[in-house]
Amino acid sequence: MGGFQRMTEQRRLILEVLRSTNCHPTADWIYERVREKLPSISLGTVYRNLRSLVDMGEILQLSYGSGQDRYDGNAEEHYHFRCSKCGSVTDVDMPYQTQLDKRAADACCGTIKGHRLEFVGLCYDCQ
Amino acid sequence: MGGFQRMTEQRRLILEVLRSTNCHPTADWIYERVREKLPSISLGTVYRNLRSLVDMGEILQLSYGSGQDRYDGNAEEHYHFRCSKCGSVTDVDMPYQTQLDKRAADACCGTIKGHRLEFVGLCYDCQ
DNA sequence: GTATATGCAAACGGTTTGCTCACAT
DNA sequence: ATGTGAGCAAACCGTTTGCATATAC
Repeated sequence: MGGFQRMTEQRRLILEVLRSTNCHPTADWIYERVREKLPSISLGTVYRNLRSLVDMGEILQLSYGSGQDRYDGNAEEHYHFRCSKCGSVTDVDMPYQTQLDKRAADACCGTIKGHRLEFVGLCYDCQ
Repeated sequence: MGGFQRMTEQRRLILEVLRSTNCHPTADWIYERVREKLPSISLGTVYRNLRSLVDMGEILQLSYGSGQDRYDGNAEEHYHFRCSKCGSVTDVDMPYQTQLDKRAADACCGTIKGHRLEFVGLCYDCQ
């Protein structure tokens, strides 16, 4: 985490929350969690730090339509499964399919840097 | 297009615009186009009709972070290439990879109904 | 000491919605 | 005639930002 100029209590706690969960939380969820330990933190600070972390490549930001973005403390290339009913997001234990990029390179209109793959369906709780 | 209760001029024009382009436009872009032929149409009407079309499965809604959603007049399963610089979205001429769903089924925590795959890189104009 | 980060609250921007009126059926 | 859909404008909601203050270095 050398990317930051200063390591504040807020920053430390936000990272701690993100790194210690695998539930791909929303900014608001993170805010509530951090607030348990640092009640004075503001939502703006959470957003600012999340943005920095995304820019630094330390975390992933997952955007879906209609609703809040989600954040993933694991910035490694990996895939997600999203429940179309409850919106929960979980990791899929499946290696990165590099051949997809090669496959698409011919059928595409630009230089491919990578891909984003997400599976959609119903989670155990919702089915 | 039998899903609608009434076929209005607005609805007809929105569909016409969407079906006659492959540029995956934003709601606002569609609004401007339709307005050339029907200046009195409102943006709310465009959004309402787009939503109906998505619900009816006639078009696709593409959501990315920070910014407007895009709409795709082609509702068939297919993949997209998105330029990380200018945000343009184009189709990728590559068959649907059904084996990905099978592959993920074992590594997943629910019932998979399908997947969404998008390639990211730089388009010809931006590279 | 100094510049970066925070808290607060207002602004922002895309999208949705309540209300009244128009018009497709 | 009837009730769905349109136009308008305000509301919504997640996110960003301006400003004054606090604080890590």
